[in-house]
Amino acid sequence: MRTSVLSRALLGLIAAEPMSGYGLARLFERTLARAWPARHPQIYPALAELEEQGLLRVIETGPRRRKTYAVTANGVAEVQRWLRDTAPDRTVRNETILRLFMLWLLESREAVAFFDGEIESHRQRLVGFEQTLADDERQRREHGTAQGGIAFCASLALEWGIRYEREYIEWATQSRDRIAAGAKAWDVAREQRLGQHKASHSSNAPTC
Amino acid sequence: MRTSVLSRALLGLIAAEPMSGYGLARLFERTLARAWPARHPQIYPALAELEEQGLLRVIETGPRRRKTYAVTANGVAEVQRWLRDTAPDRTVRNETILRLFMLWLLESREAVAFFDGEIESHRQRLVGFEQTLADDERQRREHGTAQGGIAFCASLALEWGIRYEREYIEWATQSRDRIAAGAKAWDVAREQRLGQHKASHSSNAPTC
DNA sequence: CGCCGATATGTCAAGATAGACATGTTTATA
DNA sequence: TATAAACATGTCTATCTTGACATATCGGCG
Repeated sequence: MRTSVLSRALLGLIAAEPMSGYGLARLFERTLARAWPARHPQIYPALAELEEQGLLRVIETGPRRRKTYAVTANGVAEVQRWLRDTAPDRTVRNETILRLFMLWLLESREAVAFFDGEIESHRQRLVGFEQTLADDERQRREHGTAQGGIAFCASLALEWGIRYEREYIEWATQSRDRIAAGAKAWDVAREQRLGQHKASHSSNAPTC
Repeated sequence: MRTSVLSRALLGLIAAEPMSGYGLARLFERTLARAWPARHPQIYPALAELEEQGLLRVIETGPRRRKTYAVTANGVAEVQRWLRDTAPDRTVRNETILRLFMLWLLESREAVAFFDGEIESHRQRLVGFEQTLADDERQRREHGTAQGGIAFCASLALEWGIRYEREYIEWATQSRDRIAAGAKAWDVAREQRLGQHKASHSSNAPTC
């Protein structure tokens, strides 16, 4: 039996509003991809299993075989139990930070370019988030919707996204500038280390 | 042929200093786990394959069958190529943020507790990072080591960790307080949504 | 001398995930 | 009326990752 994070998330999302697999896939692609990427080959089998387990049921079959799922009472109870009784896995996987540990292998010029790429890419992401925030606020003003639970939670997530990107850009900019400022020292240290390497290569005395 | 992130990272780490699989596993557990978790069942086979590909070679066999690996010239070239020519995968997977989208299913009291847990856990992580920073600085003062390339890169990573945790704690605290302040509205909205749910359950009109 | 904890290397099975392949329908537009 | 784009659901394989199992060595302490 699958008890994965994704399954619980699907349950919780459908609890907010009955939805089809395709709708969920779109939701993941458009707004959840930055928190938890998931695509249709994972979503459809998970939904089938949740239905089998009686946590979801099909409430409508629309055009193009579209199946709209809704949670059952057991389904709601199960997400609540998951949220209450299990601690979130707080591991993060950040390839950029991992790469940082190998960055000394590049010339200072290339290391600076690495940070430039980071800054540009995260700036774009930030712009997207800020756009979404602006759209949300406009909608709230126009439709005068009271901050319902779901929308409020989504706005907290969006706010985290914005804070994260701003902090990241600030850090990357500062790091970039520090490398650019100490470019000479960087390249000297690099040559030294790479040289040592070559030495230990031909001889058999590897220790630094 | 494996060309995974982990393989390139192993290459880069060994380029900094020849190391055994066990040493790498320890390094991942102690300092890299927060950027890229990896354990020995992944590390040993990856090393074997890298050796086979001529990117690593065994330079020493110590007690307890310990094999110390060093990079070959091809190995160095390969990490450099990886760093230069491939963009890092910037996807993040954050279970806490995902859970946020389901948080409205809990009572305000429980939602506040959720954030309290986050704050506590990240505060501990922050303390750990700050401790490491202090230790690093002490060592630099005592041994007077010039900021070599590798240590400098590691310190950038540590700085990111500290910034990240501070920002996260600030956001979580603010979110917690906002929920606590609007507890009544939260619980009302929740009851409404869960009630709607029950209605759509017995009848067959699911749309909100 | 015996035992424990740390060192050290491996394998295997199960589950999660990504990317490619496969198929059919509906709607809007040229 | 052709056709493209979006809708909609699925499968399959390969790879990544985790946790459990398995084994053996070395150093220190009682």
